[in-house]
Amino acid sequence: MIVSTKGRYALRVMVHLAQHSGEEYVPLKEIAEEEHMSQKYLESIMTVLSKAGFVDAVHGKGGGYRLNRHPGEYTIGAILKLTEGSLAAVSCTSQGPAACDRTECCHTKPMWDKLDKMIDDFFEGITLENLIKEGQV
Amino acid sequence: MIVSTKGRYALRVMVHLAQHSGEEYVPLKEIAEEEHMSQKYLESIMTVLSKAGFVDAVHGKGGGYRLNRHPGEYTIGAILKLTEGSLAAVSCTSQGPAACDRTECCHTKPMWDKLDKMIDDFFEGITLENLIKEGQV
DNA sequence: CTATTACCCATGGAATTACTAGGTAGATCC
DNA sequence: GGATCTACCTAGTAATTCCATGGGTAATAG
Repeated sequence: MIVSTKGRYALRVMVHLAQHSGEEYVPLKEIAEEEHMSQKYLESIMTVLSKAGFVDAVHGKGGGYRLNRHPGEYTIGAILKLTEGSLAAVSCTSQGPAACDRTECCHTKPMWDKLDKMIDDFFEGITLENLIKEGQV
Repeated sequence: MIVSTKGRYALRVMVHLAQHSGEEYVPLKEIAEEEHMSQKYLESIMTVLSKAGFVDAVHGKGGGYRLNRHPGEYTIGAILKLTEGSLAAVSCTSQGPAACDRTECCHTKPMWDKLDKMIDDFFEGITLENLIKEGQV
């Protein structure tokens, strides 16, 4: 599995916010209930999204979270890389070229590199806007 | 991470055997040493490959493992699916359509499906023969 | 002041991963 | 037939990661 619950939840939160784009702030409680996700677990994910400047957050009544850019400006790749740390398909490639000391003689390395690039291109080519509209993926 | 050590080891063993294709049986000890992998751990992987009929095994001196088909007849996808169980990028898609009960309303599902297909096509399009020759991946 | 909401810190159970240990069974060579 | 080589089997385990949960504190609105 390349994408864990954490990344998938992050994505679904962002999609939810994208669907309410331009409106008021959306409280986390509402998102958790509608999307059937653990609110407590979501909190830790929102912290990451907030600190990275992906969303704006305001406390108190009427508060919640909101996208601070247009949905078309968020790529899925950016969101997943932030929350998952890496999208590498194998550990050999997840921490730069130095992670594998058999690079020179390993016959499988070029394949992993190509796969990583393919996956990266895939996620970088999709935005939140694409996801919330039909037939764009 | 989509492919664990288990799958990568399996692949490297198969590549090793492919490089000795047509020759005699190769003992596991030799493979483990040359490839710097735990022999004991490899044993459990070889059991899977052997039971699935991917390799032939013979006991005793002069014994070991050997491919029973031409390297071009093994796709990377087949080897990884066997050893990893699944190559699904997310758990939503790893156990058939029923694994996710929000299929109807989930805006991300089509993306995961497309990604899974892309990854599957990628691995099914590469054989052991491709890996052991330069520039074929 | 109270309700609401984001934010912070610590903890924990379950599962998986990557091994390790120690033995048994089959094949070959002398 | 005994020594040696090899595959095969069962069990255990340390470490890590994942997916939460619990209990607070700080900011904002009415």
